[in-house]
Amino acid sequence: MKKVTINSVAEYAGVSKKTVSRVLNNEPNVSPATREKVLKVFKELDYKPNPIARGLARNKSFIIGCLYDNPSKSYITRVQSGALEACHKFNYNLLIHPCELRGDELIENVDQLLTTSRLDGLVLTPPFSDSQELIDFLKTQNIPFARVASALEDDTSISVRSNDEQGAYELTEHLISLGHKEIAFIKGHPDHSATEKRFSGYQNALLKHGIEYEEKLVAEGNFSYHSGADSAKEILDLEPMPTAVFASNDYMAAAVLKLATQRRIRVPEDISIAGFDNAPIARHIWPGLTTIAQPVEEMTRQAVEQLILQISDPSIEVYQKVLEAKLITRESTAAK
Amino acid sequence: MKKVTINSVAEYAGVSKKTVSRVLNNEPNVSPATREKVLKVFKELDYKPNPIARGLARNKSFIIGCLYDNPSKSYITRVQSGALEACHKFNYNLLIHPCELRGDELIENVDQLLTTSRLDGLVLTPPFSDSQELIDFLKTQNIPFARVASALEDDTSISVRSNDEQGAYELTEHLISLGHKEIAFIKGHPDHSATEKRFSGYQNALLKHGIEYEEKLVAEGNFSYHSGADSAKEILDLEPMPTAVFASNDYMAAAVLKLATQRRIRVPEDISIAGFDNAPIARHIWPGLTTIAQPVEEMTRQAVEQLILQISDPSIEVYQKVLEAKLITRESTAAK
DNA sequence: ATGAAGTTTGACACCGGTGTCATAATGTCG
DNA sequence: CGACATTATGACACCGGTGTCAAACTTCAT
Repeated sequence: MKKVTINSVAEYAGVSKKTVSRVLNNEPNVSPATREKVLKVFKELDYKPNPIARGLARNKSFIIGCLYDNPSKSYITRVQSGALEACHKFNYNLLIHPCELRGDELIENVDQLLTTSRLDGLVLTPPFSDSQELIDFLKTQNIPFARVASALEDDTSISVRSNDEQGAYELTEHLISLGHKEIAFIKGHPDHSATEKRFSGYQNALLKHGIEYEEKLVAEGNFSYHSGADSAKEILDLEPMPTAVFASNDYMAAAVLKLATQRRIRVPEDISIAGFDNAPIARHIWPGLTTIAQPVEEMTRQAVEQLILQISDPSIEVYQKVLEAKLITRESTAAK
Repeated sequence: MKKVTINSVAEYAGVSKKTVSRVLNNEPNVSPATREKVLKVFKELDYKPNPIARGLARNKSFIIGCLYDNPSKSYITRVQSGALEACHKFNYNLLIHPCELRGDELIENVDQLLTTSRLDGLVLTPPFSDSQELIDFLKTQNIPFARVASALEDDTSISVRSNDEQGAYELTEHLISLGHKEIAFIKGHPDHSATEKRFSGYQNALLKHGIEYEEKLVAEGNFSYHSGADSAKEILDLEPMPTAVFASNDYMAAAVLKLATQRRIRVPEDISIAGFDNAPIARHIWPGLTTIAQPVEEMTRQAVEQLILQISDPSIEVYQKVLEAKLITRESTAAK
């Protein structure tokens, strides 16, 4: 099977390669007859333009890179699914790049990524969307990027996030309205800006409702199930045991639920448990977890869509958006 | 900031671009002095070779595509993680392409993928690794590919799978050894070859131990949590209720566990539940699920590694491997 | 010193497209 | 019918690298 290039098509059709290129790109100034003829040859020879050659000429790859480091698998798949939706809409593809590094090594690693594979743009998800270093680097390299779920203030780059603080506030208020006063809290990974936001939401709700904040009720997690299990032990060992636990994500909440169940502590009768994110696991376990639905797919979808728009026209206004988080009540929380 | 190309480097260093190219690729026949000089200019000018140009010249993109359609998010992330490990080892990158299509549309979609982004190879995961149509297509297109977890017999293409039948056999035998005789079974998605394999393993174990196979004990799932919930209802409504349930994957098993718990059926006292895959959820819930550990990452890692090796040297022997699956017992199964 | 063999280097075509610009063909109008 | 505007087409350079091959330079044995 011989390779079919623009040259062979041109020769076969009896026109110049530039004319073939015109037809290929739906450019004007091609007579209908010629266009017909060339299109027929496309079919006949089963011609596929070479994306690499095109990329070289136009200095574009039609590939977006997605950078992440998140212990929550479901978060990642949701990010990917939103990103892919936007990519496919514009005939882009998605290259994934998990990365555990920080600081200089991170920059080096991203640099390497950009060296081995020319990307038209990058979507940053937490914690990278909060890395000022990385953002500065990308700016100097002139790589378009969009930030997802970042709390960083930078109105020169695309950002789509949800209102973490508001969500945590609502959830805490929900617990309070059920009569809970000793509400334990499990923090997320310190590198993620959401961690602080959710924590403030929790604190502010307590404050608003005149409940004293107690440090011993707060455990340090890092969004992983495992860290949730550790924190769960801490919290369930407290005397007196809190009547409610608010974990910064659903995985950690699931870990609390598991330990509670193991210890025959009834949920929600003896203790209420709530999470954050509305990850699949929140409804895959019994009792289902009360949580805050964060529109992860939608955030990423919008971010990537705007990124691609910006790539095609760098002069458009920088998109910045805050989406609402929503309380979802399930069986894991009940009145005290 | 001016663009640094091989030409500017050559000019600056006072050598030809070919010599620069030689240094770039660590080719022999460059005098140490020249090499030094050029390397210094690389540093000085912060030169990054353009991967697209290189791709055009060498007809390579250093990108592997990963094709999947699997309702289990954790399966996908495990696949990705194995694939990425192999990719990064060889300085390749991974492009992901979920795809829900079948038949002609699938072919068309993959064709489109190959048109918009030149890939050096493709990893096929279930159910695509079992699609004869797709495999034939890729062969005609001369795209290297590797199959993961495919039961298809084709010794001309790379294949890494685990022994599903054996695993299911062992798990069933485990249940039988605990005294269970009425063991319900939830099948997976009919398009996945693993579905049949696991089912045969179940049937063969029953046969071997003189337990009659009963059709009413078998429910049709499709690997999704949702289908597991439907099947769970069917099974738990049976009179008499079976004493054990073997679901073809952990998500469906989790769904059975949830419904059982909701109905205050005690697990494992009243009913034993087992899954397959050893997905994270298997240990994130209580009781933890007895299951079969399938080395998904390892399968994919090996498949991609071999794929890359084959890309660099098409003459090497086609790699075909069957990895062992392993029984993991947790709290969800117990003696009758 | 000479020739043969090996090493180092660069000129140039090429990968498969796109952009620029000149030229050819066609259309319009007085 | 000629002058001019408009549309259609192709020649050619270019994107940024790599492959081929011949020339120039070393090295070394004779």
